[in-house]
Amino acid sequence: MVEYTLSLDSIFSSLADPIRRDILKRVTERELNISDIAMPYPISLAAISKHLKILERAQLIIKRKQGKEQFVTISPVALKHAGDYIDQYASLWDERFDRLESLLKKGEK
Amino acid sequence: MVEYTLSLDSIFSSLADPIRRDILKRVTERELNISDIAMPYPISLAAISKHLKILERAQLIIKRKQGKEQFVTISPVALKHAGDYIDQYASLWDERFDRLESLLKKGEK
DNA sequence: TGTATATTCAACCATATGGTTAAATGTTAT
DNA sequence: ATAACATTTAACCATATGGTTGAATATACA
Repeated sequence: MVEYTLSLDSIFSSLADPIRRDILKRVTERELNISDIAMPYPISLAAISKHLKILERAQLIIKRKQGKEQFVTISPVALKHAGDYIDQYASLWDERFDRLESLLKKGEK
Repeated sequence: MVEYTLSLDSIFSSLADPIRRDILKRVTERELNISDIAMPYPISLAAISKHLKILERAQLIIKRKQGKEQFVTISPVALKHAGDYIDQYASLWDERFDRLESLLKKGEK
């Protein structure tokens, strides 16, 4: 059974780990099999397998089985969901940064 | 001592908790003191205090002491950092969604 | 000065997380 | 049929997380 609902809990906790963010970046550039994904990290394949399961649950990646190996790509839906969440706050920071900028300009004079 | 570097680890793990996301939303709307923040949740004040410490470490909120109470506001820097991270992927999902859309249009005909 | 109010700290507990190693599974090649 | 390869599962361990309660601290008020 797979979890189908996009949950901010699982998306953000996936993104909270640097190895998982790095994997995400690499499978964005090109589709990779799991052994290739594991290569750069000084941890076991079993540990990588767990990281991938977490990313998959959060719907940040997609696995495609092909023969004895498996290929992984990014799946942008969950990231978009996180982006939409954060964008709710965008107007807020724009406003604040504008205010900061105008303060700095005053200082220049 | 306070942590000064904006870390995606601490920002995303802060955002991974629904209570913390809810607090963030509420202190965006208006500045609140800690007792007011705690009110809606069925957990102890001590637990809320811990959540606030986590949000503060991640630089998602700012605390302002005033007499015996403390007021909390959002601090958009960390959120902006998270937004920038996610935006790296924006072109990617736009592209994919465009492709999806054109596929759907073909289906209409 | 003493007491009430606001918040944090300390000690503790249960469960989650991120890692390990060894065994199990499924697929391809000999 | 068997061996090699790719990956997952199981059992385990140490540390982190999110909660609790009770005591401690700091400020305001009578």
